[in-house]
Order: sequence, then structure tokens, then C-alpha cells
Amino acid sequence: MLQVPFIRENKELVIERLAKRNIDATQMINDVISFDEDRRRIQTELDNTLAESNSLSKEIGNLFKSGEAQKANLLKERTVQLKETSKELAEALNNKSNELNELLYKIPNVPNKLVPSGNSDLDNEEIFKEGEIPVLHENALPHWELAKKYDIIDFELGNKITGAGFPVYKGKGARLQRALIAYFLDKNTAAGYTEYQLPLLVNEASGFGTGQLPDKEGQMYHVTEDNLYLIPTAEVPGTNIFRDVVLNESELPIGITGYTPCFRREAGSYGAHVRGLNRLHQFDKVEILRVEHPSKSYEALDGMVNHVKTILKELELPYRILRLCGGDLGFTSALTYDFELFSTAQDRWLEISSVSNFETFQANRLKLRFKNSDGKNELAHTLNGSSLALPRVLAGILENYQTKDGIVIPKALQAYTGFNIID
RNA sequence: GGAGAAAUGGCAGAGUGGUCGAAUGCGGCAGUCUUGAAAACUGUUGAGGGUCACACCUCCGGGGGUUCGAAUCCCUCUUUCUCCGCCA
Repeated sequence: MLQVPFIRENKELVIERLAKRNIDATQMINDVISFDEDRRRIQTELDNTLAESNSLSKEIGNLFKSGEAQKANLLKERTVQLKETSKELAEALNNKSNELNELLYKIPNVPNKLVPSGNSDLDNEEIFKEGEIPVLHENALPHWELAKKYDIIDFELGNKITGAGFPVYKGKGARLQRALIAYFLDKNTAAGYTEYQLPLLVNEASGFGTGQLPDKEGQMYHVTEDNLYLIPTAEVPGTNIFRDVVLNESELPIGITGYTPCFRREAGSYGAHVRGLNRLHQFDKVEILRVEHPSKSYEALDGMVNHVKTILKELELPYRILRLCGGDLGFTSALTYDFELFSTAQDRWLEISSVSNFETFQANRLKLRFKNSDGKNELAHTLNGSSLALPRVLAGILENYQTKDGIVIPKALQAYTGFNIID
């Protein structure tokens, strides 16, 4: 969530930048400012009431001690009144604060100045492209056909066991999955990220911390019995490591990486584009996550983009990088780069990584701060990205590396798979 | 799942109705001494709201209650520890 003082001091800029997301935030921003004024006014009133009550209580104590019970009892009457007043004010304050917070939860992050205006993914800006698009043999197949042909992924079986979107990987397919996970983790740790194994279920507070709650609970599987949520991404448990944390400036930057399965309900997304591995309810992902000093976060974002690039280059896959436009930018992000892999057999680009700088948007909700050189607590910047999401990378490998003799394993992966062809 | 104990500042740990945002120790920061460091000594050191700055207010696991007044008493929830049961 945005910080109220920031909104107050940069009202015009905030409205102007939010317009990149095609929203007119004027009303909301004005409301935030006026709710906050109300809140502070009530707070002051309450504080004064409590201050009087506190000093009277002290006086009463002293009077009792010096044996002036009658005087004390007189004062008691006044405190009863004050108690009544403060109760009312406390309730009003609570209501106003809730009203303000609910509004703040609805306002997305302020886009960075680099974010292009636009309505949809069509307006995203391509900023980089690399890798050769292979020329496939005549009877090239999409990955779901390949999966069947070589018996490495069984969608029907997943259907039987659980339902659509829960594929079963077998034999070399399963081994390839494990190889990719190990390979990604090795690349990330070599780049300085510390490996974590994180819980796959999180509590409500964590859901709030990263912004899945209160608005997007429909996207997560909810275990109502214990009020826990299955994670939609390692970002949730990973970022919540830092909830209510005050770091020393010298501890920055922090980089962590972790492999987790991800669970997404994906309510309402059906159709041709969700075939095979393109969109799943359960999928594997290796995530990278950074906590940065505000002055260094954009440098770090570039660093993350470069890191993901080196992996795709090593896998020799054709990809491009997009700078997301305002209309396509995630709620919590200030600037996002998407990586898309070209699926030759499907003749379309598949999103395989999304690298974002959230600036203080997450940190504000998380209360993730560091002690700056003035000794003051200051919100840190958080960033994260996939490095990488498995299913579509797998789809890309299957499709782009298919030959008449089978699917060739990229060189960089062969040490991990222990075989160099799926046939 | 059953029984018992506990939850206090970065950490350890005192405090059982007003003099407590909280002793003391460790740690952190600044200084004295030192060529430098260590040791020793001195000072300083929680967070949030509010203010130009002060004042002032809130916070002793969360929520509620008793009281003029709660870290302290009561209720409730959560978590941790110990023992028993079950178990990869």
C-alpha cells in the first residue's frame, strides 16, 4: 500500500502516474487526504481526552494517599465522563482508520516514469530480443502432443487423480523437471542468492503482507479448517520472512531464492490458450527475491533482468523482454519486465518470468524497514522475479528442441538430466 | 489429542494495582584513553501516532473486561516449552 504522507505531498504526481494504469484516481486520492485529516483530528481529540484522564487519575491517587478521599471522589465523577468521551472517540478513530485503510488497499502502486501508457498486453514495450527461432521439421508438434508421444507428461492421469491443471510427470519428464529445478537453483545461488525452502501454506497475515488479501483471495486455495492458504508463488512466504523486521543498513542488499510448487485457482480462465502446460493449477517455480536500499533498487532490478537473461542464453532459447505498460502492470508493482519465450510449435510467445520492483509498496504493508545512516527507520524496497517458472520453459524446450529423432536436451542441462535426448 | 508451565525492549531477564515505557546485564552507537585495536571508563540506545519543534497519546503475545488508575487482577484466543499419546 502507498504511504499517506507520500500521497499528501505528491498528490498531483500520484494521480498523473496512476493515470498510466487507465484509472482516474482523483476521487480516491482526495478521499485519502480528507480521511487522513479526519483521522488526525479525531486522534488529537482522543489524545487530549486521555491526557486529562491520565493526569486526573494521578491526582486521585495522590489524594487518596494523603487521606482526602472526599476530594478524590469528586474528581472521579469527571473521569467517568472522560471515559465515556474517550470510548466514543476511540470508536470513531477506529472507524475512520478502517475506512482509510480499506481505501488504501484499493489503490495500486504508482508506476515508475519508465512505464509506458497503454491498455493491454498489446501496448507492452519490447526492449530486448535474443536467440534464434529454430526451423522445425515438417511434422513438428505442440508440447502437449509431444508429452503424449514420448509418454513424459500425463494430463489425463492428473485429471483422474485431482482434476484439470494438475499434470503428472513421468520418467524422463519427471527427471527433466527435477533437472530444471536444480539447474535454476544452482544458477541463482551462484549469483549470490541464498537458497531457502519455504512453507507451502501461509496464514492470513502473510496473505495480507504481500497483498493477496484482502482482495485476491479468489486466486488462492483456502484451507478453511485451519484458515491457511496454499501459496500462489514463493513470493508470499519469501517476502513475509521480512514482515515486521527492522534491518541494519549493512545487511542490505539481501537476495534469496527458493523452489516451490505454486497453486492457483485461475478461476475463469479457460480456452485454447490454457492447453497443456500453458496454464496450470499446480506448477513449479524457482523464485528470486531481493530487499534493497531505495537508492539501489533500480540498479538491482536491472541486475535481476540480466541474471535471467544469462540463463535463457545458456539454455539457447529464443526470448524477448517486455516492459509492461500501465494497463498490464501488476497491482503492487512500480515497474515490471516480462520475459517471453517463443514457442515455435504454437507460434506464440509464452510468459516465463516476471521481474518487478515494488519499491516501498510491499514494505509499507509488511513494515519492512532498515535503520538508515541517520538512525531513522526507513522502508526498504522489495523486488522479485521468477528464475524461472518451469512449465512454460519445459514447453519451450520440448517444442523448440524437437527433432525427428526425439527431443534434444539443451547442453547446459545434460549434466542434470543424465541423458541428452528424449526418444 | 490430554495434562501442566510460560509469553516483557535487538537478546537475556527483573517488575504482581499509581512513584513503570519499564531495573540490571549483554549487544549496538558515540566519546575518553591508545600509533591502531582490545580492555577499561563515560554517555547514549525500542516502536507508532502527533507537532515547524515541543507538549501530548498509544504499545509489556492478540482481543475483551474489572478499576478513577493495569505489564501487574479476570475472561478469551494464539504461540512456545515440558510430560503423556499418536506418528513420517
